[in-house]
Amino acid sequence: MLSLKYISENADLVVERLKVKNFDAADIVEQLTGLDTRRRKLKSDIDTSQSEFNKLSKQIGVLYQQGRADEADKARKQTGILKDEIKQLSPELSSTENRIKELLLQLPNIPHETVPRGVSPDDNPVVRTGGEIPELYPGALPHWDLARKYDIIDFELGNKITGAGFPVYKGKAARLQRALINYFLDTAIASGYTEIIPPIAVNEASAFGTGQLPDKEGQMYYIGEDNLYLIPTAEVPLTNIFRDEIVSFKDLPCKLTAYTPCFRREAGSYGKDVRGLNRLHQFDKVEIVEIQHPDRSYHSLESMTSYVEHLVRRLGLPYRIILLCGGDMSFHAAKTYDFEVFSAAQKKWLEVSSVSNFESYQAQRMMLRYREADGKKIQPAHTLNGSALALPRIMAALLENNQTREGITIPPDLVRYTGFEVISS
RNA sequence: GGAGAGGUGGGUGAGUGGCUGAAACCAGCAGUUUGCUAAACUGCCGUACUCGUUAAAGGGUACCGGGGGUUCGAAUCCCCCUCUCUCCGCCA
Repeated sequence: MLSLKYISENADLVVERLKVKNFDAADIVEQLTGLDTRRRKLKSDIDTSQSEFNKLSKQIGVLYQQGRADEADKARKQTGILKDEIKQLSPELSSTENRIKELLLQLPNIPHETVPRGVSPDDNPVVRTGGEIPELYPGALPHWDLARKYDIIDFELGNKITGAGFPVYKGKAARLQRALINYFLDTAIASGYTEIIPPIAVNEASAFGTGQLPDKEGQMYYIGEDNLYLIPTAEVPLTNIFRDEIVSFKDLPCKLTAYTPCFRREAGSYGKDVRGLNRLHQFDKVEIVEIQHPDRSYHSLESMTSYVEHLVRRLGLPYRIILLCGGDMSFHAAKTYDFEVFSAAQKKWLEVSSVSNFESYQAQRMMLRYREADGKKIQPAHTLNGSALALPRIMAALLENNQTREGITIPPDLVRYTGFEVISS
């Protein structure tokens, strides 16, 4: 969430900037500034009374000890009056604070100044493209048919065991999947990320910290018995490592990577792009996360983007990098690059990564701060994350783009991980 | 799941109603000494909100797992919840 102080001091600017996200914040911001003024007044009044009250209480103790009981009784009557005053004001303070929090949660993050206006994915500028779209032989198959042809991914079996969106990888697809995971992790480690194996179920506070709660509740699998959520992305446990922490200036940036399965209910998203591996309830992903100093976070966003670009290049996939426009960005992000690879048989661009800077938006809600070099000033850190990469669509594109009549060839970088060069019947 | 013990500052740990935001020690930071390092010594060393200020200094309030209660006054007494540890049961 945004800082109340910042909003109060820059009300017009906030409203203006949120227009880029097609969000009309005027009403909320006005309410917030009003409530903030009221809150300060209440807080200061209550504190004054409380202070007097505390002083009196101390005196009472002393008076009793000195045997001046009548004076002590007088003072006790005084404390009664102060107590009533405090009792009267306190409920309004807490309701004001609650209301402020509610409203703060309704404000999306402010987009970075380089984020273009726009309302839909059509308005997203393409930043860079790379790779060559392959010419497939006539009769080339989409990956779901290849999966059946070589008996490597079984959607029906997943259906039987669990349900739609939970495919079973068999034989060489299973090995390819594992190879990709190891390849991505090793590459991340070589780039300075520390590998983490986090829990894949998280509590409410963690889900709230990264912004899955309260809004996207319906997107997560929920274990009611224990009040836990299956993670939709490793971003949640990784970033929450730093919840309620003060990171030292010299420890920035913190760079983490993790492989985890991810779970998404994808409620309401039925239709054409759910075919095959395109959209699943459970999928594998390697994630990268950075906690960074505010002055350096956009530098990190660019280097994370280059890092992801490096990966797709090494896999030989045709890709494009897209800068999300204000209207297409997530609620919490300040700037996001999406990566899409072209899956040549279904002739579709598939999103395989999304790299975002959240600035202090997540940090603010999870109390993630860093201590400035002077050792005194404490401020919210910036958080970033990106997929590097999401496996199923990479798998889909690899299978489709690398198919020949004889089989599917494995990209050279991966061979030492798979232990085979081709998938054939 | 059953029984018991316990949650205090970055860590260890003292503290059973007022002088405790909290001893002591360790770690950390700054300085003195020393050719460097080490040791020794001195000082500093929680967070949030708030008042104040260009900024600071400084003042105030809250917080000793979370919530409620008793009391003029609670880390300390009472109730509920939660988490951790030990033993038993189950088990990869």
